[in-house]
Amino acid sequence: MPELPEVETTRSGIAPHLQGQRVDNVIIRQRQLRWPIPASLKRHLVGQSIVSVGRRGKYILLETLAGWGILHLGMSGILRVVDASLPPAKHDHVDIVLCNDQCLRLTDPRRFGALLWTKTDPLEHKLLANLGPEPLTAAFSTDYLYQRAQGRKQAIKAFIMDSHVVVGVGNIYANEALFKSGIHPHRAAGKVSKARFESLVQNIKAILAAAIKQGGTTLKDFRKADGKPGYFKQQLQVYGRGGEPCVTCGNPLKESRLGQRSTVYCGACQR
DNA sequence: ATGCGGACCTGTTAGC
DNA sequence: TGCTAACAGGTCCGCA
Repeated sequence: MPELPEVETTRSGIAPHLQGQRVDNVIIRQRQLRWPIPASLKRHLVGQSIVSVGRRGKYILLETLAGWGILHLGMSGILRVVDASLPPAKHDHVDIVLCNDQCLRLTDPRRFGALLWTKTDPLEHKLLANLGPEPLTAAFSTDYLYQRAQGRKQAIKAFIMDSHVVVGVGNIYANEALFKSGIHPHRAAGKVSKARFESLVQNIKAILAAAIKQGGTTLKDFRKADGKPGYFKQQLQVYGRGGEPCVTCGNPLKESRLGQRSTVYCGACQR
C-alpha cells in the first residue's frame, strides 16, 4: 500500500487525534507481523500520553515520555482512528485505545508491517540509523545522489528504491520519476549523467510533493486516516499502464521485471 | 562493499 | 464454474 506520500498522509491524518491523548489500553490480536510485536509494548505504552506523531522514511513514530512506538505499514498496512467500540474486522491486529474511547487501529492483511518499541532515540534504532535522506529536504540533492551512484552497476530504478540511498521512493513513484526524467530503468546507476540526475532529483521531489498534496495514491485498498481514498492515481503516467500508449510519443509502454518488481517504461522516451 | 534472489503473508485477478 | 499461478504499494537477510 504505502509509499512515502501515503505514509505522510496517514501520519498527518492521525496526528491530531493522538496528540496529547493518554493511552488507556493496548489490544493485540495478532502479534506475528514482520517481527513479533514485543510483549513489553503494552506495559510501556499504557498510561503514557502521545507527545507527537512523527515520521522518518516510511516509519511512523509515536513519541511518549517513556519511549517511542515505531510503526511500519509494510505493503498492506492501514492505520485509522476509530471508535474503540467498533468491532474489529479480520485483519485488525492492534488497537491502541485512548482515554477518550477512540483507538488507533492497525489493519494489515499481509502482515509485512511492524510495531516495535524503543526506549531511546528512534533515529538510532537499527532499522532507522542507516536510512538515506528525506527526499523533500535539501540533503537529497543532485550532488548527493550523483556521488553515491558513482561506480554502481545496479539498475537506476533499484538504486533509487533503496531506502539506504533515499527514503520513500517506492515502486510507483520510481517508475513515474524515471519516465519524467527520460531515464531507462535498467540503466546502471553509475552510467547516468549528472545532468540527468539533476532532472531525476527534481522530478522525485515534485512527484512526491504533488502526491502528498493530493492525499496519496489509492490503487486498491489505501485509505487516508479518514477512510477516504487518495486522488493521485489519475496522474500516473506509466505505472499500471504497460502496453498502453506513451503519453509523450504514443508508442506502447514496455513492461519488465526488475528485482521482482513490475517496471513500466517507454523504450523510445527513456534511454 | 555490492548485487541479487528469497523470504515474510494474504487476497485478488488472470488464465486455463 | 473452479482450480492454479502470478502478482500486489516493502525491505531485511543471507549468500556469492
